[in-house]
Amino acid sequence: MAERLSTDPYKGVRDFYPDGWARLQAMFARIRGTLALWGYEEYNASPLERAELYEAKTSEEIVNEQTYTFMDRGDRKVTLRPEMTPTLARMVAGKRRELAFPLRWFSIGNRFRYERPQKGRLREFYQADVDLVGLPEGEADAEIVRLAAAVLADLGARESDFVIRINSRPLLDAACAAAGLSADAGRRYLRLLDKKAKMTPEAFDAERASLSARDPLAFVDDAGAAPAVAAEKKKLLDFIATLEARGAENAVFDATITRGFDYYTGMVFEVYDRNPANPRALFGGGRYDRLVALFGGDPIPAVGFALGDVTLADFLETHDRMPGIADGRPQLYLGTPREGDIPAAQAFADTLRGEGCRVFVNLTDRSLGDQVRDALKRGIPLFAAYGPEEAASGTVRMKTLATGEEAALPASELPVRLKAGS
RNA sequence: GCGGCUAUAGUUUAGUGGCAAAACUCCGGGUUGUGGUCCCGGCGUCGAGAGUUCAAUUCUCUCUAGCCGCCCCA
Repeated sequence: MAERLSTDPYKGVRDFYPDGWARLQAMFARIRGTLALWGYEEYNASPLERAELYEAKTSEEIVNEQTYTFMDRGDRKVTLRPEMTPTLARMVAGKRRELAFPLRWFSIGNRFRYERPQKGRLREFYQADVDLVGLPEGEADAEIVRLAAAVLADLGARESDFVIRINSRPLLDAACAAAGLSADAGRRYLRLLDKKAKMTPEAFDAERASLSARDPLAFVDDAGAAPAVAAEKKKLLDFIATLEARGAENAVFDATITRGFDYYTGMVFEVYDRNPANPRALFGGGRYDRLVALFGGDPIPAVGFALGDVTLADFLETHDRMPGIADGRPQLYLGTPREGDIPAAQAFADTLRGEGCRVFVNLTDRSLGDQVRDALKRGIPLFAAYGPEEAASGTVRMKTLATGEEAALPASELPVRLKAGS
């Protein structure tokens, strides 16, 4: 005898029952609304990509150990997309002669990473990727950072709920060069810097000392020490001042923000929860000017950010800002006194549906009392029985379940009432 | 990949080396044209496998899964 099949979802992924899916959709609906207001258009692509797309730009460890990669039946190496940016770069490069730059594009969908699941991290998650493609650093960067703040604000977050920490890759590169770090040591230093907030100062210094005699951050702090560092720092501080002047008042300079170390070439930022109970980076982004050039042709500069559903939901819940679920539920439960009344009830429901009303018709032989209970459990706000009496009289008694009120209405007036009440 | 904790009904949890419990949910009935109450009944290989034992849901080991931390985080 075969073992019973498990009802659990695959490791690290979630089932979305209707309520859960509605919650996710409600969250992203808000985000879509904000992005539409800023002139961003939604695009999409298959989650299946050629594995080489990621091998070209990412470290070997990530591709080998942290992606879902397999051979298809035609011996093609396939990867389930772990992020959207390479796909975006591929799509942009593929139609670079036809697209109207600058592009303001976003995409919302699932991403796959083969990792050990833990708090805030799953093997499949949903993410909104927002990008402004085709403009060099300057106004585009300011728009992207302000848009990141606007997305949170439209989700109900206050400025006091989060802080935007901004840094610059050229600044870090200049500081590493000033401290005499090799390219390899610089890369390891960035990785260390990323962890600095979690370490004791002594532990940080000890590890740092193994990479260089002087801490590159010292050059960032002491602007007089290296002209190249000073120039990059001034540029970044000017940028932050611009953001403040345009209303993004919770943007601050933070020299420890590194944002990984792969394709970023300019400004990088991370949005942090200000609540001490949830001290995580919520999301981040930055400028990547060389990615599109991997597909040939002139480089196309770009700047963007990505916002995942798991950390965002944590954030909204800690601040009690989770949007109410968009209500696509039925408005009216149409009860059937006897099983034989179902065809007439469906026919009546069809006329209501024709008016745009969401109607649930009972198909069971349960008693009307049980059907009322059923409507309550399903959260359907209105109940009406439809049987021979109603068909003959053309009058329906509609009950508002929350209050118990009943109103006898001409059948033709139901759509009006449903629209008014919804 | 490494480590910690956990696993008993659909859910949340008690409990015991000797007959497995409660609450809620669900299903059926009391109650065949309209409310959540109430009453009765039903729904378990105690995560899987092996070992110790007269006897294991309980003790031991292995595995699996979940949660949490490390690594990593594009």
